[in-house]
Amino acid sequence: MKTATHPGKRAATRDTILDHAYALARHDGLEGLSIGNLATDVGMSKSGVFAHFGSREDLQLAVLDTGRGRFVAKVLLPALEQPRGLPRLRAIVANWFEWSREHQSGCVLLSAASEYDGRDGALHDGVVQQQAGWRSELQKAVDQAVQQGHLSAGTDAAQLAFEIYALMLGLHHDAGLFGFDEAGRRTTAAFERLWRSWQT
Amino acid sequence: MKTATHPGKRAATRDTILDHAYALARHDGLEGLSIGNLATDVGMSKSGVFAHFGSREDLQLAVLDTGRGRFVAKVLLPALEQPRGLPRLRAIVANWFEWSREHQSGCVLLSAASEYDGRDGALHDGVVQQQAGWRSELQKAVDQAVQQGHLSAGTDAAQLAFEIYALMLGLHHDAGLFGFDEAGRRTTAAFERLWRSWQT
DNA sequence: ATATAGAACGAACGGTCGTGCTATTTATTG
DNA sequence: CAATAAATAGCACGACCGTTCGTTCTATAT
Repeated sequence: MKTATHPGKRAATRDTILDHAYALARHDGLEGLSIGNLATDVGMSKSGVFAHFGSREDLQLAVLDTGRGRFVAKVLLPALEQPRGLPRLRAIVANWFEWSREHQSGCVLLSAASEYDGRDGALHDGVVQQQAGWRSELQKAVDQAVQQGHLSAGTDAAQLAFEIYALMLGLHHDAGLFGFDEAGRRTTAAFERLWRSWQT
Repeated sequence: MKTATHPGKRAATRDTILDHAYALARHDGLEGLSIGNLATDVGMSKSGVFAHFGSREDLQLAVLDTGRGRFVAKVLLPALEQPRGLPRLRAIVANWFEWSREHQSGCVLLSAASEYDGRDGALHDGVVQQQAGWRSELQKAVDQAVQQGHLSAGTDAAQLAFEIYALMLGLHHDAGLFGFDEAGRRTTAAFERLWRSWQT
């Protein structure tokens, strides 16, 4: 059988590795990710895994990018099917909520943010870029809700984006420590107050 | 000279070690704290440092408790001099704000929360206990503000405590990634809205 | 002055870390 | 089927990890 594995074989294994790496990093963070552990988990040799990335840092960057891609695919993209304005913004929050539920045991993006916020290097830069990009998407969605007249005209979009993000941080924090259910109720209640207070 | 170093020598060195350990853990988290690094930093041998704690985990627990103590001393205790109610609550937030400014390069308590939220063991338990304790103090302060009539009678204290905490998480997050000044302004603005919406 | 207790040191242990280098296997091409 | 290129395994390296053990030093108490 001639499976046309030529173009994709390497990339496919790389994806498999990243899949396992992402799962491991959810528990231990990007700093806790080790090539030996990863190799065992994926059923390969250390050097085999290593050859796909060239350095641990490049592996970590790749895992970070995997997280970014999955977040965008789960949270942002599906929401774009909703009409601009509050519906889309609420869809983003709802998808994010679901993301948070699935990631209560640990989110690579968030743990990376707290692992690298005080250092410098490629990973710090990558995290800042990812977070800034997401904040900007969030702000854009808020802006559109203002333009559509769903939120009051004087709304400071960056401010509301900040408050939305803060609530999601609160959700993740409380969910991880005290359980998702209670945290979810608190967050939902907070969002209702938030929408109400910014609405026209 | 007969310096009476006998009674307090051990405890004093232990405090010195914890002081350095706390500083190191602010940058690298409790998981990034290694006894070798710590020993070099404090100018002792590895075994000398080790003997004070008996295990790395006990060292980490001691550092966590150091953080808890400093937080209480800086944020909670000074606020208790303010009269019960909104003044005290605002003092807590103000002190917490200042704490956050001094800890933008990394806060042991917060990084510990995200390092251990998905695992189990003594450190997880310690973090949960610390966080639950602080939340309970926060909630108590809110409750008193309701009793004093500074906040509306129907106020859900746990809910407001959650939202306060979420804003402080937002402050820490944004300060670490994007700089304290902008994050501080956003947080201040958010708090003003928050007080207004819960006030009588 | 001598005995005793506490504190810190220094060396070493078995492991794991990330990273090279060289074989060997596997897959694709002529 | 043979030739060739790509992918993985194997092995070794130096460094650091937490931990243990025996020794040395210092300061108090007798």
